[in-house]
Amino acid sequence: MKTKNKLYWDKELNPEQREIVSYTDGPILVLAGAGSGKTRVITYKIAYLILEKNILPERILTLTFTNKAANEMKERIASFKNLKCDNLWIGTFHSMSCRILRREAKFVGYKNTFNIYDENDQLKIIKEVMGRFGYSEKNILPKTIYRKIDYAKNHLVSPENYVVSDWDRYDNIVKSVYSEYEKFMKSHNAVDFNDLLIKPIEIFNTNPSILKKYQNKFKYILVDEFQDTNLAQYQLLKLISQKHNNICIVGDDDQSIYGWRGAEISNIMNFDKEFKGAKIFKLERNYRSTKNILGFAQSLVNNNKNRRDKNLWTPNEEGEKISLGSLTDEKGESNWIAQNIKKEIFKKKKRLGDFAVLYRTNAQSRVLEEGFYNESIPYTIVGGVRFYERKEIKDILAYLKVISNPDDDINLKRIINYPARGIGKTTISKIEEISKEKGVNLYQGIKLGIESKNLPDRSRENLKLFYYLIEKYRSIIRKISLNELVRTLIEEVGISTLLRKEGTEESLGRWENVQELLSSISDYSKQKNNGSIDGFLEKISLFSDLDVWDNKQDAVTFMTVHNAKGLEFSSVFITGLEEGLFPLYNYMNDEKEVEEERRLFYVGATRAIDKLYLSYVVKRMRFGEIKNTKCSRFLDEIDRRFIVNEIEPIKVRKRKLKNKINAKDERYRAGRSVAHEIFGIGRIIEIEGTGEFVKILVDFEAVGRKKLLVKYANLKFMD
DNA sequence: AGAAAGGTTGTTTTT
DNA sequence: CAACCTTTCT
Repeated sequence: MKTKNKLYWDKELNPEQREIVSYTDGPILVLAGAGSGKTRVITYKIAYLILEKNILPERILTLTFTNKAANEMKERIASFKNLKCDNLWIGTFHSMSCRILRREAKFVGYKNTFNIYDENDQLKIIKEVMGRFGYSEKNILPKTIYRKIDYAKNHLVSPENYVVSDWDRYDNIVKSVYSEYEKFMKSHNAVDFNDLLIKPIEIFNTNPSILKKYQNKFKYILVDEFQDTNLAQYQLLKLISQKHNNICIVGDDDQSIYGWRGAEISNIMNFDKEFKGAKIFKLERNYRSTKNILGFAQSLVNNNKNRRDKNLWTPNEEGEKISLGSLTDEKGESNWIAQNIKKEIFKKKKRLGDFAVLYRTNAQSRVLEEGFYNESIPYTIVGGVRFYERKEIKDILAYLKVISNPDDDINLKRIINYPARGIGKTTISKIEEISKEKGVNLYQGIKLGIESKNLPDRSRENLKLFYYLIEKYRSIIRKISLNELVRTLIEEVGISTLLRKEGTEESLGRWENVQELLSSISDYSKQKNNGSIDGFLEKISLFSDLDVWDNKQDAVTFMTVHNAKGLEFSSVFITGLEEGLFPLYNYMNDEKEVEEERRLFYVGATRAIDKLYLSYVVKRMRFGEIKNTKCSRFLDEIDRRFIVNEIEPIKVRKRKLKNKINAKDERYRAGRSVAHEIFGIGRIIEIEGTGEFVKILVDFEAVGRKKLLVKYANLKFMD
């Protein structure tokens, strides 16, 4: 007998899933294969805990890999009847630890207004510290040091514990720079991504009462994508879950693809040893892909040695075989993809949003973009240059960061003379001198500089203006809305005039980005009922491109295979399957690393619902040089039964010939009605170009004006 | 002080 | 090939 409050799940979950949902107490490991409905299990489990076990939402902690996954989960839970989820903690590891750190910052000597530094900021500090030590950037790259520090922090190695190995001549430098880097961060009230995880661990280890508070609070802990947790995340989990020991982790060792970021596949491999008495469940039924796709993916990942045994199956139909395209170069590859997309849209009535084009490195997206642009196929790119990392955006954010946390020298230097206000290099280095002498931060150094006799009147006047500008905003920070503050700010400091007066296409684009920033601030204010600067800054620091990606958009999605984790598409293209690219050459020689590349390929392949395409090229431009390539070893490993080798480079050329028209082709005239596979019906406006470069401008009823290359447009005449 | 030009360098994947 | 840094020119 079910009451209104109870969970109706018979139709929604299979017996295995139901068993997992209702098994609530003690440690649980769910080994969930690709497409086996693990997110569904987690959401139902949360609902079950609240509705059936009467657990208060605020006592449940759920950790996901991306904000996007967290938001989707929240939405799904909100759709359950009678379920209040306002107080649920659902978020990424980083956002959760950041939340904890904001509250408890003082226990590690931080103020709760700390700023979060990204890789660029970190590099600036490393360069500065290197300069202090007199290390030249010529001999050792700041980026190399950055990577080593990052690696150390990922593995919870402090500067004191950093081991200088005798085979690495840079380790000495790394150790000393690392140590200074940490001091710098602390004295400027800044943290990096790793600190978000490390600092709470430090707090918990040194303040048992604080740890107890969180241990008591979170009676149930659920973790998604557990295979990609690193040492710090694992440590945090162990600390928080210790008391109640109700921890449910869900993951798939075959999808562990973040080893380079410190993820430890051993966390999932050894979970049942660390958490004694852990109950292990397996979800092996795949709901997503066709038999062909799943079989193909299995035949690939079976080549890995370090993995848990599993037996994925699907009741879905055989489906089409996997298409393998062998193309002459990346232009051909892009073209092959475009043609296949058009074909499928036409024949199978798919939408543009059903397609994803995946690649190993972001750099590959450029040629694909060009190709799709020429073909007039709408696309969106996820990743690459992140929105909040664009220069114009970071400039404005730097103002906000300084206003909120004036200890932040890095961001202060970024804006002190932007837009130009007559504070040049000489003045800045004078200020730095003063600051160092008095042992204060730059901001206070400026204040001292205003009074200093060693500076020319002109500079002192400019410094004064700048100082009081920031002071003014610091004093009104709580009096006016965030929205208003930012708008006045960019007017007052002259960023808006600066960007608009240039008038180039580039500056116009930048101005548009600023507008986008402003509207994202408006959104945030609305959502948070007038949120704070800190809140906004935190949100965007932890935001990824994927989080803003709109999967309902009518456009083909381009992204890295890493970004595709957890998503699904009707048709998926995996491109650039060449030795050195996929697997990437840094990872070609070590068998463990090749296994991770193979898992990455597996992740990409299992995103596809009913059609998978693979492609490689014979020649590829790299480093500005055209090089011959060798096709990926992975293509030799897989079971050929699943593959159809349908495309040869010649065939693409044939298509071109078939569609080629002459400039004289009189069928194309302004005014005629035409139909396009993707854009629908439209009217020809004008014709330009000759030979195979004939372009026509068509005004489509549904999507407006588009310029198309006749050669590829495949237009049908309607009159 | 700031822009323009020239040289050099390097490509992984991201919260 | 581009992004980035340094130098040089105005």
